[in-house]
Amino acid sequence: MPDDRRIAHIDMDAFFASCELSQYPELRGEAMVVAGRRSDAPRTNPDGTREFSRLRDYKGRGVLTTATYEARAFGVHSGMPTMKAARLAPNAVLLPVNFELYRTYSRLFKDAVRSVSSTIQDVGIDEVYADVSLLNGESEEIARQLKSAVFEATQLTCSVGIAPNKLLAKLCSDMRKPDGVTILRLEDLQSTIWPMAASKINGIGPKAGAKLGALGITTIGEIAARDEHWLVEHFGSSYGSWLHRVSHGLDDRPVVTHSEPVSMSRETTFEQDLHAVQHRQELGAAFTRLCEQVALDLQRKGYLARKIGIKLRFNDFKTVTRDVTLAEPIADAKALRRAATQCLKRVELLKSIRLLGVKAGNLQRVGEVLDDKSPQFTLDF
DNA sequence: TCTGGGGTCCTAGGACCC
DNA sequence: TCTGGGGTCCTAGGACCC
Repeated sequence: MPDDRRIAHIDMDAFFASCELSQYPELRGEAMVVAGRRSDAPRTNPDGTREFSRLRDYKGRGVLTTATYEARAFGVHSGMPTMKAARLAPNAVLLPVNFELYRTYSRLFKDAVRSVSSTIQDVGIDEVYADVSLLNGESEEIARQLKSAVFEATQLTCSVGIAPNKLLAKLCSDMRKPDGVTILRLEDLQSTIWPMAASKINGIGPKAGAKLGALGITTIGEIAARDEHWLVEHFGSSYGSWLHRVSHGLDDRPVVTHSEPVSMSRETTFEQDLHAVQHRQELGAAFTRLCEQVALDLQRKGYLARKIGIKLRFNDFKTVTRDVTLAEPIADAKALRRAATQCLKRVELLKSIRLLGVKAGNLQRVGEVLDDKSPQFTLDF
């Protein structure tokens, strides 16, 4: 892969929180978090003013979806248990998630990026990669174009990184948040990338980060200082040589403009843990509902599934999965529940259940159910 | 104060076939 | 009759990402 490529990574700033601020402008400048349920929605008074829930009023087992920069100043961040955040920032405003709103803004954002460069790859709801190799002009100018197109369409800010590949572009977009632009050339690798924490790299999570730390490695440069053999010895041939490559800023993954879904799932964490015997009714009802939701998702998007699976998380947080591959693909709620029940029978239900999930995999598009191996008129002599 | 929900990809063992 | 290697499919679990 030639390294005269130019890849942009565009990342919306505090996306969910920013979408909410566009709905509730009076909250601008206040500490605010998104989490919680519909019951946490703001109430409108007769005089038109609004009353908001506060973090201190929250009771439940959720985690923060996002937090404004003002709330982050109290030490709260997305992924933190909401009850813990409530102790750190009790007066922060609490809003429930509103995915419909975020999807609307997401479409506007992506269309705006597409108006600058048509080669874009979705990475979740609030970020995209764009291949801008073929665009004319300096990278700085392209970054400005992307940002102003996004702002015009959404009134929201984003941060942009432009680099020779996706790995580096992603690292760049994070360097000057919010509302930042960072351009990186390969020769800036040692000065800019090597001092960064290893965990900044996409693919080095908590486990790998801790293992690196135990080996005395905390920065990307310290990974790069080891030779490949050493990394392979400690992390296996695949992950070890991947670590070697990324620490040297190498990444030849293309910008993928289209992909088919691999699975669709629904899961729910109960308000209280449920026991298979004492709470049989509630569990059965939840199970049916999850199957119906997955079936509806399949049907709305036009897919059939040949693999059906379940997921259980017990009160001790241990998680088990079971799945079954069917002879014929399905999208019907009843058939789905039958298959999921088969899976459920293979799990010992002694502990209370915290989470229940249903998943459909091995997907194929409706109408593309071509039987490539059915009538076999093979004659053996 | 325990730890959401929706995904993707990888590994590893066993079955089965050639 | 024994041995072996490769390929594919299935299942379970886990790491990681947004």
